Amino acid sequence: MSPAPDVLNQTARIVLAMVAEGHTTGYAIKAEIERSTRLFWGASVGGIYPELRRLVAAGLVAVRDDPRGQTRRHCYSITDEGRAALHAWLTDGSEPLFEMRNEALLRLRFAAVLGPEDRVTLVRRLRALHDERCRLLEERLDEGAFDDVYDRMTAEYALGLNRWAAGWAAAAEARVARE
Amino acid sequence: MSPAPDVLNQTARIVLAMVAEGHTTGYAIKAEIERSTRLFWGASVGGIYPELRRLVAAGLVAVRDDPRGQTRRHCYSITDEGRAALHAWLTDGSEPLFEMRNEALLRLRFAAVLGPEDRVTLVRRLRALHDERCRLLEERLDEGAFDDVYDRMTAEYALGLNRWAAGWAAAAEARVARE
DNA sequence: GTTGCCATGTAAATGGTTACATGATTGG
DNA sequence: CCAATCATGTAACCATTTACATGGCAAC
Repeated sequence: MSPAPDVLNQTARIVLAMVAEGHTTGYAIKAEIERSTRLFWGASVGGIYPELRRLVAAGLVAVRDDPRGQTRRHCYSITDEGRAALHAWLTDGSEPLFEMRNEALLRLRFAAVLGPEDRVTLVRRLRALHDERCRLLEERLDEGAFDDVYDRMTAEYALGLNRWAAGWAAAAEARVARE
Repeated sequence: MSPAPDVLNQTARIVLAMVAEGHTTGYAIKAEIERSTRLFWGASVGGIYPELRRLVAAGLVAVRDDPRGQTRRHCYSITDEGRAALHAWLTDGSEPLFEMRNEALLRLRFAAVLGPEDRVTLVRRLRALHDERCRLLEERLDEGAFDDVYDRMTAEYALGLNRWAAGWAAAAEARVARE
């Protein structure tokens, strides 16, 4: 009997799914996260490599040495057990994690201690931030950087959310200025 | 010369601001965070009490013993230095932190490995989550739980964001079902 | 008298990021 | 030959959450 793979931690979830999708090296997984999910789910190298080894130890992923010339390289692939764990995670009924750390909004929450100009500056910067994110996402969507259906769908979510936030900030700017 | 108070860490930012706003005990600060900011900026007891002591050590906050009967109690208040640090944070030009961990969206990103029914379930749950959050926020807004201008403004941001996300999920549900 | 709230705190575990360190390969 | 990219890894650090531990006070 395999050692009950506990529940997958945050890094394990995305790493396992990325391996399942065919990203075979730690490096490739990191790159794909940056390209595709970093706006709503990040992970850093320092977590990815150890996690891959843990997943191998748990039997959810298999490794094969696959050097390129003199460069060592590991080729990871998902196992049947890994596929089962991935499916279990994707379909499990527990409330999905949804967390935000929004510093601009926290600042606005305490805007009362500022003078009128500083308040407006605060909201204006919030708006600029979302505008810039929209611009970058639109550019990449136009370039066709998101080819897969679900990859594009989640990118469009990120774009829509930033558009909404930019619009909210524009309205808030007017409200704050009108004092 | 006071030991350059470095930059405020995440917990320090909200704790200092809460003290400035007149929440005088660790307990009260925790309660206020739960009531007002937890949807976009959280903090837990285990961080708040030590942080209050660090802020006192840095001279940004002052303590006074203020027992209630036999119960020890600390009454925290902001110092001039603390006010300056708070103002510096609120007006500083660096890019504000904006992070999200959205598990439902991450699952959708990998929906390709699921069958049609499981995919629809995924999006339906995403929608249900945001609907529920909207319901709770609307209820509290109706009750007048957010009296202060900026407190209400940030609560309305949270409501608006969840409404947008619920709407997006509803549209996505239709798209995913139509396959 | 007992439940729930006010109030403070610590310890251990968890989780994650940053920076550092290394070195081969590819393309210009 | 130089720069960029591919590729792997570790160690130190930072921050935060959870669980535990304690005890008075207020209200029913």
